[in-house]
Amino acid sequence: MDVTSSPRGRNRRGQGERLREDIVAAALRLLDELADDQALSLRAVAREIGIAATSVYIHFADRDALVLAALERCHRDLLHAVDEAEAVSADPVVKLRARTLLLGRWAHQHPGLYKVLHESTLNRRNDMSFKEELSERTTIAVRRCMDAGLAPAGDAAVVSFDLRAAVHGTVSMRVNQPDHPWPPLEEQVDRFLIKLVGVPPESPGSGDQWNRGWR
Amino acid sequence: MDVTSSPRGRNRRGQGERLREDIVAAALRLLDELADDQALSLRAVAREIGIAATSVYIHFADRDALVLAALERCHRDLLHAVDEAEAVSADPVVKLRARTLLLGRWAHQHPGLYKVLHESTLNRRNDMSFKEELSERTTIAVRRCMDAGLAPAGDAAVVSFDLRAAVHGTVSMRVNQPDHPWPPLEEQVDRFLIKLVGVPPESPGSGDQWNRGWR
DNA sequence: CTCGTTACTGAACAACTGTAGCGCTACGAC
DNA sequence: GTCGTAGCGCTACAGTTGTTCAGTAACGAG
Repeated sequence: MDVTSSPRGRNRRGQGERLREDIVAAALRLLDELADDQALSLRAVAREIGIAATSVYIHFADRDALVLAALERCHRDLLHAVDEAEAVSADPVVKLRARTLLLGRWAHQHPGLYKVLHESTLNRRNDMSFKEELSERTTIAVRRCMDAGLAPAGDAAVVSFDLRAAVHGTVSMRVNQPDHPWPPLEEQVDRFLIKLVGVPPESPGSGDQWNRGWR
Repeated sequence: MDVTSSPRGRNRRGQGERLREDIVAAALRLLDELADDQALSLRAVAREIGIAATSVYIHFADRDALVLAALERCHRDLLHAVDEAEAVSADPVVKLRARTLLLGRWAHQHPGLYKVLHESTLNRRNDMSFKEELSERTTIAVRRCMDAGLAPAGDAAVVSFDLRAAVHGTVSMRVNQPDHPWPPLEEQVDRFLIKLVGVPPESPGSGDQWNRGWR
């Protein structure tokens, strides 16, 4: 329940942006718990870091702006983590598998954030097109497999779209019903890679070193 | 915006259950608009049908009980609609395709309800195992295809699970970002049926008479 | 007509929310 | 030292919420 190492004193001059970051971090924590953007209250965020509710307005126009900023940061961090996971190998298939699995693991560790990012009603009210970068990189990863002859040639955008839909579907189901006895994610992802992308069946990513935490 | 044919007078003796149905119907309308169970307020439901907010408590213990009852009814109606769609043909593949497409169409027409049913945080707080019947019937439909030799033999439960995940994923993406220029659902569903279930590529369900309304 | 029961209403409580305006305090330039 | 101002807190308003409790109007049996 402890918040931060700094005991939240008033910031030095020019360091006012530090509060902004603390607010975003607190919002992310709460959003992960609540798993619903509408349920996040400005006052709860302020309470988390021990500031007055009104101080949030110094950095964010309104609640939606705060949530949007938090999600944008969340997406950026996730993007970085996925890119890092891809670096474990030079094999395009292993890369694609690593990408996909890290996304699944991340969703498992941060179900609330996954829900807010992809399933919140904020998607309707606001433009969240920054998310498209994640999709585009998946398409690139799929195309790499095709170019290397490790997957049948085809429209990488369509295959990537199908793969993303399938993976999002299974992640969504797991995230929304955490108590359900789901089968292992890895096996299902491998089936999707084989059946939807067409990678050879005998290409597991060897070791499972995906368990490093996020951030 | 009009509500019902009866101008909401006090019910006759023994007809008190009519109000309960009206409440559920109003809750479903609002849930479809709001697309969030937490955003539904008892008072808004009461306002919709012109009753006092407290009258809801006569029929439902609390708000969650109302939402749960509404979703249960929603699921029952959906189940019925899907079963009806399956009856258009005797061909197991056509049946499976009809099932899947109707579900997609329904989600497209009732995005809010789809979200509340499958993605609301109520799934965490309450037992909604009544939804499993929909999954089981999909497995049955898949098994029918296998038994008829129209799909490669295999574990129908696993194939059905993969198909449901994929379809839920694509429907979820479309429902959560309605303004995105998505490709046709039919084509993607057909790809899933071919690649995940293994039905022959040349088996379209002929005509598109799926456009009948729901309820 | 009486009277129990059904079907509902109205007022009220306590809690919560986003947001506005004003005020304070300590830093840093001069 | 003085003083502008960045960085924040306090108080308050108006609104909405879930829920409780007491009350009332219509009905139907006797």
